[in-house]
Amino acid sequence: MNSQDENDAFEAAASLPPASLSARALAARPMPYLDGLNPAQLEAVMTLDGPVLMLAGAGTGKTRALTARIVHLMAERRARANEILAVTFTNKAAREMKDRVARMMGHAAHAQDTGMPWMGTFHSLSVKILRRHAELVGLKPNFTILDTDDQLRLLKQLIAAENIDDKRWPARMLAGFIDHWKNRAWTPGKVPSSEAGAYNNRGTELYAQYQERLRSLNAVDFGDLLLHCVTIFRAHGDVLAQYQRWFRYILVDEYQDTNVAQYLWLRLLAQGHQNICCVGDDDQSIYGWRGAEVGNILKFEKDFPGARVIRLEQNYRSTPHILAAASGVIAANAARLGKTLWTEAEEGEKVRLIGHWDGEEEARWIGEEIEAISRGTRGWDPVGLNRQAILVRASHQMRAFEDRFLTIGLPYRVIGGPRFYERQEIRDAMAYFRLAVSPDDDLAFERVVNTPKRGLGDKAVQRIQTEARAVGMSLLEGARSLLAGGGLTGKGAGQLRQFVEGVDRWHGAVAQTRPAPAEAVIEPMFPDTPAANDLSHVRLAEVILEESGYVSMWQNDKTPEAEGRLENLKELVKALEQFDSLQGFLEHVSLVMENDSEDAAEKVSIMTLHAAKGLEFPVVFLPGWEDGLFPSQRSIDESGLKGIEEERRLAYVGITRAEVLCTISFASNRRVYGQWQSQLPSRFIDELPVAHVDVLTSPGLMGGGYGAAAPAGFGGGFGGGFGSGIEERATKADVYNSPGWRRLQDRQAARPAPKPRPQTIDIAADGAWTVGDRVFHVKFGYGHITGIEGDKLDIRFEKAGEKKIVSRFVMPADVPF
DNA sequence: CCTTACTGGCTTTTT
DNA sequence: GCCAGTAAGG
Repeated sequence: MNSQDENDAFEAAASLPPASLSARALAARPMPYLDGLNPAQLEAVMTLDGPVLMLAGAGTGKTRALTARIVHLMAERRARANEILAVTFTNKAAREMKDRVARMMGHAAHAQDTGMPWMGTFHSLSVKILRRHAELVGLKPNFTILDTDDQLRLLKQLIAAENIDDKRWPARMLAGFIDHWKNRAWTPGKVPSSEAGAYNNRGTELYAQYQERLRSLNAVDFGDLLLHCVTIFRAHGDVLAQYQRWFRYILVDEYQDTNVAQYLWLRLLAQGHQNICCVGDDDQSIYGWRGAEVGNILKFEKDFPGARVIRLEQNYRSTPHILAAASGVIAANAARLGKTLWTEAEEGEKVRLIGHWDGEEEARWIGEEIEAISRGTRGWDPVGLNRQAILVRASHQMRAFEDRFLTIGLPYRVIGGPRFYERQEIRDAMAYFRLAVSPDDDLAFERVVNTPKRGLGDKAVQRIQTEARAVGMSLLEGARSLLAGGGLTGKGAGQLRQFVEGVDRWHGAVAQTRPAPAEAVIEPMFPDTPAANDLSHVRLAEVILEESGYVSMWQNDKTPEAEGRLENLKELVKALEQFDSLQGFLEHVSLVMENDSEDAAEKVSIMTLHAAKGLEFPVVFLPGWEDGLFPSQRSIDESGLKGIEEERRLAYVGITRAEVLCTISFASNRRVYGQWQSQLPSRFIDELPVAHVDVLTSPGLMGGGYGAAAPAGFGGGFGGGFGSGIEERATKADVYNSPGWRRLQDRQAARPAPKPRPQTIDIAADGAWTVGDRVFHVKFGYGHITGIEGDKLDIRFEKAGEKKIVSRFVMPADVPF
């Protein structure tokens, strides 16, 4: 795409004298991207040389400053586009940055390959680097990137070969250790002896074996992408020097999330010129569990002497009450760089706090709140569903909301849920594609030789493996050799022959659609160019899926999910259109395991707190603030005080996602592993500053009862409790904080096996049912009885269809419960 | 070799 | 309560 005008603008800007901070200089030059920046942001944008640490609190416009800085670097002619490296953690962040830079530069988004800085995730950039120098770590440039699934299968094989009982020493555990070591940039030889006890003393040894195996498979896992780059940079000064010359200015987003390997990666690259600008917020460091080191940001000034530290503290997102609540919580953390967020926003509502009887009631209450808020019946302006979110600590909490929202027909979307590319059918299909692209991909071979069933069980696969090892070749070749030698007979043999021939055919077809994969991958930074002329890799994909029998496998499947799987396969093939080859697609998918189908419909978002980082919503619900759940018990057990501090930062992230209304809630009882458990309110609740919190009367715990609050549209019960008198709020807050309230909780905790508030009425048990009655079921919603059989009812639900339900699970619809 | 029934282990969080 | 992985039966 052409952008001559914009280039002219840059030429014009560049011919002017060098930058200075003086107002006159600013006024004299066309730098619209600086408009509206506050002094701190401006400083962060204009301080181009030397190390800069931008401490950017939540909602302080750091992305704005970051992108302006990139554009400024170019406008000032400090660097050409390809001399700037901007690193993010997530693909989403990278995309957003690209878009915003492009927009600021005046280009259309996704404009062209040239003229844009290097922007990407640590992982995607590492792949590009690694492909160029693969041989330096014993790989070929077309190495494959394994996902966790492949990784686990590989480890299981190693474990089995060592006769280790994987019941007692699960592969996941070993994977955890290896991941941990790679995050610290420890190659097998460099793992310190303090780790020797890992995985029953066998950890390091198996790590070495695993790496060897990866090399022989010409494969890497996620951790390797960083690790290999660091290894290369360290061992080959000439290569490093080349990249140091190339990337003259480096910018890093979310610096607080970097692990040791990433830190080294950056430090090595920035070593010469020291032109590195790291943006981060120590208070939002929430990835310690996957190796992130808050320490990296805390010691930045030590690592880069003379660093300029710039604090962005003006918050443009939230109301003062919300900020104060968040600040109050985070203040309890010890190791902080310290920031004071402030805002010019109007006061708004206090943070609301409410306790519930159990998790289901919590979900019910939140559902009703969301509906009320979206309709504007709450006394505030209506806030659409797209602008409301529920942020949970752990994904299993989502179910309660999904169940409830399904029942009441409230549209929702789960963000970061089960991912498209992690679905079984997608991975199977991808394995076929992988095999077509590189027939020697043993892991792919293993995955699909017997999918669909080809009469090749464990025994047959084992024989193929032995044969492959004997001839020293891939499984495919092993299979070929086995067939040729008549080592396999019967039904399986014929089908295996077909399979092998299929792979050969598909591989031939791939070669025809596109030659020379390895070298071609390196240069284009933004390979997402539209499909090219060739004999359509899209069609080839369809052919593969059909000829392999994979499609018919699902077509013949009678289970209810089969249809959806076929749909997903169609979607997969459609996604291929965006790429110009199968291998390009595979590369993309291995790095971008995401699934954000853009859909415009109004829906409430449900996601984890982790997934919510970087997002904002006018209305935010934070359920499940209970000790053990949040802060999570596991986090406490594994990391003690450090763990709690990280959880607290998570709380901080949660609260600061809210723009105008933030509601925290907890339940006294919750089902854990199907068992009812008493819960205590989270310790973080005690840290909320009372002056900024409204304690709502809980429908289940304090008077009123659920019936008073529920279907009648918030007429009674706690409905009038908020938005009204100030003195009442103070009292309630006091009540909550009083020892008595705690004792109430304690008493509930002491109660044996608490049950959910009864949701059925006893007449149900008496057989007082008549065909045609309208009934309500917690999960399936409303319906009519179409038949009665003892204590089982046939019910036609309005939303969920026909079901047979034991009568005590439903209640008469028209009786207020 | 494939299907079914059962058991046990477990759930943070993800590039 | 759910899934994966295993044991037994077809």
